[in-house]
Amino acid sequence: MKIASWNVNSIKVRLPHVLDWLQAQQPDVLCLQELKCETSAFPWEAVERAGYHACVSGQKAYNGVALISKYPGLDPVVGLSDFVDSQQRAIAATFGAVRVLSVYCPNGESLTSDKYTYKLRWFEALWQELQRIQKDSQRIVVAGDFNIAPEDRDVYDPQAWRGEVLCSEPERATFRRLLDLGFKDSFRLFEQAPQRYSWWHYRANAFKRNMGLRIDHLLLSSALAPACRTSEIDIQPRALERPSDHAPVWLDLVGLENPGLDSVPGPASSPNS
DNA sequence: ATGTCTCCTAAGAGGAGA
Repeated sequence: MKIASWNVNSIKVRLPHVLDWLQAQQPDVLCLQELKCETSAFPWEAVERAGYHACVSGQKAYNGVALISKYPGLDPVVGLSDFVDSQQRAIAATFGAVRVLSVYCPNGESLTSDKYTYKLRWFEALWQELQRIQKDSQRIVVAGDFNIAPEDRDVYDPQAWRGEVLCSEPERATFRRLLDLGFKDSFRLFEQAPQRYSWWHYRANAFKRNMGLRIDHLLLSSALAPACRTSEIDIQPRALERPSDHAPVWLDLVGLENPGLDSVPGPASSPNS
């Protein structure tokens, strides 16, 4: 089961890239962020023609998230429980045995901004939500633009970014608190080449110079982590004409190809688990 | 280095957000 996430920075502008990527990569579920369009303006027909279903929570001009998938998402939920928010930043649905969340976490702007306070409040609500849904499902994927680079190795110039928004210690502590619920950063389950990033500024040829940050993540609940065989960043679409500033990230889970399957293989050392 | 991109409003640039 292949699950991916991509901040597309306008689905209207990036639709050709998304359709090409779906065709080439064939993910079972693609989580989208920053649609920047109302739900009614989502390209439903094009996505359907590509063979995909969609759960969409759009908004005019800013934000907006979606789950597009080869089979319909069940029990869709928009937003975070007990957190009143006019900004459309979260949507969840169930695919086979897996609950998938597509999240567009707030950017924060700067440490002295009201948006930074909102960012930390939003993450507190996400933590509460994940703690809550862990009671209903042991198999959870949290996919999206977290707007947090978890460690210095996720930043091209850690000295320059020290303490800045996306890298500040309160934000990193917030990210670690999500992991403390039992979630794994799937990218770090595997040995990775150095300097792998998911976002590069549009300015100053940042992509060509690989001046990037790894801020897009695929978190796996502890029950799902043993099923993960691959977690990658596909930087190819970032090199296209009119790219999003983010690259798609994706992972592969084994033993979950059949959406109805309810067993997950354990580690190789415990064949009977 | 105020660099680039996308959206909005509103009638032509300018601001918000990232």
